[in-house]
Amino acid sequence: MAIQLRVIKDDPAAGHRPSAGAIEPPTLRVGEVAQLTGKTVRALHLYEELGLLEPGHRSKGGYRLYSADSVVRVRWIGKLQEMGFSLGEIQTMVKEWSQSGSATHAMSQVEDLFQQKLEDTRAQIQKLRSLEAELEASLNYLQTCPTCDPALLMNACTSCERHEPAADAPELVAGFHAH
Amino acid sequence: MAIQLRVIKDDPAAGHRPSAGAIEPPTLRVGEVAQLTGKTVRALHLYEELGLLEPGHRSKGGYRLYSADSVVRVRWIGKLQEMGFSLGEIQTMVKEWSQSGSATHAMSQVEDLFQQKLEDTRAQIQKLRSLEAELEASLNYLQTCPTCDPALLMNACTSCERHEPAADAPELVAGFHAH
DNA sequence: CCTTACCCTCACGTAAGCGTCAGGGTTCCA
DNA sequence: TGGAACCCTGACGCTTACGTGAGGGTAAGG
Repeated sequence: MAIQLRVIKDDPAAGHRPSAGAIEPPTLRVGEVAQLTGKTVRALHLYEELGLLEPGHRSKGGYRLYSADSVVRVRWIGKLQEMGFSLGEIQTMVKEWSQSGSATHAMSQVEDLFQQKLEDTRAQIQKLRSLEAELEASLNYLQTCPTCDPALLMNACTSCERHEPAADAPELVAGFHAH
Repeated sequence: MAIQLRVIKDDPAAGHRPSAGAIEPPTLRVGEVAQLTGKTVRALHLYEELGLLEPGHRSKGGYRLYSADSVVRVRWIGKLQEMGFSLGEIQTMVKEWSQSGSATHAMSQVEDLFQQKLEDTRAQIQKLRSLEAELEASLNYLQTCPTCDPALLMNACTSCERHEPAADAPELVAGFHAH
């Protein structure tokens, strides 16, 4: 599993190491970008098809050659994915960004998307919280029910006498009684 | 959009209304169950294919006829889906439940699943919370950046001087600068 | 030149949860 | 004896983010 970055001889004019501040030529092959980002080659190809990623250029033989920027870009894509954005949404963001003439306008577009996603996220958190409560209630119910009578449960605990008829979460248990 | 429940003449022996306590014959057609549960007919068919739902019996002509229990069952399925269980998982629950000889054993199986889902839910909440924080930080970043210089942003704000080089969330903005 | 490790471009496969015809019976009321 | 409304069984379509070959070049070391 040793990661070895091979030196690519693509720029014969560059006999020296890239000096700091100089524009580094694209020297990363797709597999290397993949390793550096944790993505697969196929994924990177896909991002390219979707217009999210462009290799700096190609080698004579047609190999994609990327610069270090691409690694940042791919990580950025991954981050947005983790944030719940689909590739389609990211596509939209990129399009809007590059089409918009003014930077401020592009900014506000992105801002809107982030704001929207923030609200979605908060709503989702609320949903999950009520789910959490429901699960807790259900577990509570399940854990108290066997103390009634284990054998009783399968047939009639949905309306057993030790639990309120309209208890909190019997619906989650009721489904088992229909066959 | 009026919901009309037609009376199905399927049980010629039952000339009287079903008395309380008596076993009600299955009289609901699939479309009616669909309306009562908010699901589609196709969904109910699917649940049946997956072994999650069985019509009480069929009419002479082959129509599925359900009892009121089925409505409870379908709502229960829906609830579990809302809780994040897949149909496959629900399938597993049902199988374990019906295969397990003892009620207590079945109970503990379900309990385990609920417990697991509860932990998943809590973990998910944590993830979303950190996402929320990240979005807030990003928005903060985006909202303070234009005050530097709108035009600057597109080219170099990733490392502009008013923001720390290793700021909180520049990664979310950095991706725009690679084309 | 040869081998090894990569890379290229199609292009079909996958999982989930149904949607959506197609072609043809069934129920019930009038 | 008609409709009108509903139901039946296939069976293919859709979406997302890639996985997985097939068939065939390419880069670099020995």
